[in-house]
Amino acid sequence: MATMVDVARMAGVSISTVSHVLNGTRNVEPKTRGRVLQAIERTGYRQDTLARAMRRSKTDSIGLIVSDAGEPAFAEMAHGVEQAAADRGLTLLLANSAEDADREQRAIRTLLERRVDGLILARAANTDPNLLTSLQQEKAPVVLLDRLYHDVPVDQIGAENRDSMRRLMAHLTGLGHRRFAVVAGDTRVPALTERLDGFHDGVRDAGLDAADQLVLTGVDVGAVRALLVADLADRSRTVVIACSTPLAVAALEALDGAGRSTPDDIAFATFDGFTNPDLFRPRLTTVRQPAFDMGVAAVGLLIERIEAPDAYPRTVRLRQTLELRESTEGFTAGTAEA
Amino acid sequence: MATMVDVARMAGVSISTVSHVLNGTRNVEPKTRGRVLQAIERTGYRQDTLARAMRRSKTDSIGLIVSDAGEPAFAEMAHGVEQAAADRGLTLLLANSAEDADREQRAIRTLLERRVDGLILARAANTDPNLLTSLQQEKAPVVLLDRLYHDVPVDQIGAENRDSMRRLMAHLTGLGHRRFAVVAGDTRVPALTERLDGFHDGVRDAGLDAADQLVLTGVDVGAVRALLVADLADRSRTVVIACSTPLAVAALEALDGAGRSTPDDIAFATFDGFTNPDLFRPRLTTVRQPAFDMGVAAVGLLIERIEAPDAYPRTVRLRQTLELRESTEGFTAGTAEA
DNA sequence: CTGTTAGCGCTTTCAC
DNA sequence: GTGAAAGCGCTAACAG
Repeated sequence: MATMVDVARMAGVSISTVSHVLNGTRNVEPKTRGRVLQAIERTGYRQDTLARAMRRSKTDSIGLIVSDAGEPAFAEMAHGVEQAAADRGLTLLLANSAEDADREQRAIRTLLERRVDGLILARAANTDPNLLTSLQQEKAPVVLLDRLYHDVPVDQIGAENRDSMRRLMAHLTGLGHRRFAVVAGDTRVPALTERLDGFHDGVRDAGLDAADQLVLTGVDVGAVRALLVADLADRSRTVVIACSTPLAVAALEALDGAGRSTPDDIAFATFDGFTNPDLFRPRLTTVRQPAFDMGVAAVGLLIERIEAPDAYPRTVRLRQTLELRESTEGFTAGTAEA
Repeated sequence: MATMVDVARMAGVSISTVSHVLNGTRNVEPKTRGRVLQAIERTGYRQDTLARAMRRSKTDSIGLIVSDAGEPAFAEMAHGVEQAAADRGLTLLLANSAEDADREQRAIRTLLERRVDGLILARAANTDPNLLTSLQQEKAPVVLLDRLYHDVPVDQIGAENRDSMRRLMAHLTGLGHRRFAVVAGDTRVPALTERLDGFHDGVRDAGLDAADQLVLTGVDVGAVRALLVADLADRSRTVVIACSTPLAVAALEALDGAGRSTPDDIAFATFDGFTNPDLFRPRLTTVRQPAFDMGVAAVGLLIERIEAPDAYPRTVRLRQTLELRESTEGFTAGTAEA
């Protein structure tokens, strides 16, 4: 590989001139400039990013750590981050934590060692909150994506989970549903507890009897599924809400296991949902995050943080959309519709 | 950030000793070693990977470029690559080409500039074959994943596409199907043409009339879908085979558009398929790649290539599995079963 | 068993 | 408008 020395020699200039034409960092006489450019061309010179980064202590790259890149919502966020990073000339280093705090910890280390200029983190459910503090002590620019922390002064970008669930509830109670099952899963994930809060809002809004509602929380998806199967034996439950894609999978399996079918004899709604929502049978009513835009926004926040390390941290929330489909339209409890 | 100099000073040794205890690259007296370790601890020293990589001209990282990380098969391959890389202490830099040759080109450049030790490439459909030659001239270790090239001397890892389709055909013709529609899509993707070859094998094997078969190729998925809708108006077609996940999406939409339903009045099978295959209704018969293992194998090939740059290139193919589900079991043509 | 030292390829003063 | 030279933090001869 040709280095700047080769180029400089061929162009008959000093390496500092080469550096300056390369970076446009000071005026160079057009003629000299031309010679340099030509020499670059002829030698096939390519900048050594490593040496450059070392000197500048800046890599023009950012890191993204996702708890599960397979989940559609995260995949889309990653897409948004990717796009926004590319648009700004940043390289993206991607890592998967597989919902595991240790792997996440390692990934963060690795990325920091690679000297990323900043980090976007969709943390695992069981991440130690102290992690954040230690990152901040190292002055590593970080923004949290989707998996937020309450009461931690850090830039965060999430969705309006509570409000979205409340809107969903308004829709469903409007349809006459009065006995809900909510699969809320791991309550260490703020998005899930927020959605659960929204559920309780909805119950109150509609004046439902709290005792009639089944709320399933817990880390163990299998256990949650079993409990739901048991509950569904009683036909009086008219609707199930799943608070995330993996929980939707468990809930749908439970419906199957209990011999109940959507939308024929029970309604169903989920957050985040599946790709190809119109191919999925039955078509599922879904509360969808603006995942792509969240990714884009995360990059924006991160860059501002990098540029102003001491600015006050912000939490940004984006509105979700309610996609109504046959899983709640087909079966309506208590009302007789056409 | 503390550097080796700080550590050396605190431990009262030279920086070369520090370097050697860090890398275990020569014997150090236990006592000295202890002092160094302690100093590392106390200074909170962390190795500067950039400087290290620059000196060693080796980054212990590899790059993976996939055409679409959202597609389940690729997501799983990425997972395998990730895992295998982590197991060997390699950092993985991931990039998405979004099935676009230009983006792919840029991603390759970026990764090479980051000095990855090697590259795993699931190339875009329209990638210029010359790309490979130019990579090889730069002596960049590369292995092709899934999207292979015929007649290019490079390490490759794929699936036994032709054979798998042939097996699928044997199954379907055994069920009595004689008029097939095959959605083969972009014939620049070797996996797709191989699957198509297998289809022709199957037609011959069963002594079917070639004129009865509908083969849909083409880059434009919308056009393919339209043609399929038109064809399906004629009820004599008893089975549709899609050669990839995106083509399956198109084909299922076409079934819908033509008012045909699986498995009631037409059978359906696909390659690669969807996540949660048992939730997807109807459950689809699927030829599944050992995607995870392909990813793992790719890392293996790459490492061998890095270690022996001049070894003879190999093409490895893994066997696929036939997952029979109701989309071909429910509806059988020409035979009367139970 | 340990230390000294010469760079890796680049950016950036400082000097002309 | 251009060049010389000092490092960035590290590894790896080379020399005891």
